[in-house]
Amino acid sequence: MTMKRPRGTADVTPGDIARWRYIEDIAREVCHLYGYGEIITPTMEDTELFRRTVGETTDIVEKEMYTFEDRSGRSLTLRPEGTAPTARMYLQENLYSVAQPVKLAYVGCPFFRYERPQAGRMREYHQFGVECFGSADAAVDAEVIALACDFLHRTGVDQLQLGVNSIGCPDCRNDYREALRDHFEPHLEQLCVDCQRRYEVNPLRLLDCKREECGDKAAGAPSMLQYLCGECAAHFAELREHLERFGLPHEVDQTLVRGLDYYTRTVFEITHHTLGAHDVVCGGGRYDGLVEVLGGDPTPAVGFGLGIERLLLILEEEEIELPSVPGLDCFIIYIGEDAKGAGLQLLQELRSEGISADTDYLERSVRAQMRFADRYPSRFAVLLGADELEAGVVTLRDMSDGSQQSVPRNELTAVLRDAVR
RNA sequence: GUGGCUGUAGCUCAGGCGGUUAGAGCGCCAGGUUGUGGCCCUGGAGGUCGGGGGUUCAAGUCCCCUCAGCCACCCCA
Repeated sequence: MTMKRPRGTADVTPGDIARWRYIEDIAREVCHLYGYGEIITPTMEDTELFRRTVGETTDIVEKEMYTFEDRSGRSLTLRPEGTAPTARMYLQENLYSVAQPVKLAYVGCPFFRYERPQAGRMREYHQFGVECFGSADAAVDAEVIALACDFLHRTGVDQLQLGVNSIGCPDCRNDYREALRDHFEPHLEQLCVDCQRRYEVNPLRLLDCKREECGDKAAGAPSMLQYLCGECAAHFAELREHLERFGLPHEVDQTLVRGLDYYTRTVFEITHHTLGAHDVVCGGGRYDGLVEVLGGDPTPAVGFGLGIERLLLILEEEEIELPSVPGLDCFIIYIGEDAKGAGLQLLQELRSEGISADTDYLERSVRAQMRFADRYPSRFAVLLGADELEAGVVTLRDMSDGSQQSVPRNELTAVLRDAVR
């Protein structure tokens, strides 16, 4: 084995694919139920799109993007997240001119981040995400969260934790940022090096440092919620009422601060204990300023991203039963070269009638063909040999109990169609 | 990007202080059944011991580098 897949990427084999389809099918179903329309955006975008929206000082932009120049010298980037591209599409496809709000969803799209891989953290990973543009109503925040929870429950996942917080609008956040700086300033020397950097770049991050020395300093820090302006506070209160109404238990987590610059007001995370260090399976929030940053009219919006690989890990950990891969309806076993032609013809007849069918291509013994049919697994086996050819019949074997019957050739499709229905 | 653990057959793993042809279970293939799967029995194929270099008479085993996976940071889905 000389060629290997790139670090942090994964192959999905036929044995794995049922799990993916299971998740994607439920995602599409839930999107339909909530009125979200599926979209596909390009895997790569103009690098500037992410620099401007995600934020110059974020880890994503500073060190995690797959950025390259194409042959004409344009700088392109393999998308590291889905919200900015969706906002870009909203503007470029004039979706602001259709009936608002506009609800969009993407299912199983690939994203790329150059990071050190771990279980649940890939360089190429996949997300199910939704974005709703055009409404500032806290009920939409609640709807988006409800959709995520609903989806996760339908996949069979339990014991999820929903954390919510508000980081306010730019105005109240600026006040709060200053208050935080005032609080930490006297202890600046004692903070870890990372926090000293955070102090300058993103003071909100000072709150969720896991180091003990920093945690102590954060203990008495002012809370964001105290600094929310009237509208932001009302929005957050409303969101919580709606969540109650929807029967969605949640915790207000004041250390919850999303990493990307475009978030405003509502931020939330859904976590699951089996995931370990990166226990976030779904994260999202409101981003009322994003569309404007991209040159559109001010447009309130809210959405989330949900990691497929992480959900897969949870499903596995929780040993949630997934629908098994459908087997084959019928396996055709031919005995002797003479029967092969008739067998192949029968094979195509069955397929054209919507009956899944396969046959042996390795000229194996009857015994081996039977075993192959068994392993497939195949519901029925059709045996075709000299005896059957002469009589114009086939021997139809039910693999579940071994019972056999002789069926006229021209009646086989009808018999099987009834049997597999 | 930092620190740590691991890496033997398709899979899960054995291989005392270096010593001849590297093993097991499962899986795969074939036979036991001149035309019949699952269970059982017998046999077979399959290994650059992750890769490269070094020490040594001798390296799966010791040392260095490298790659990959995992864990903890950082950060995030």
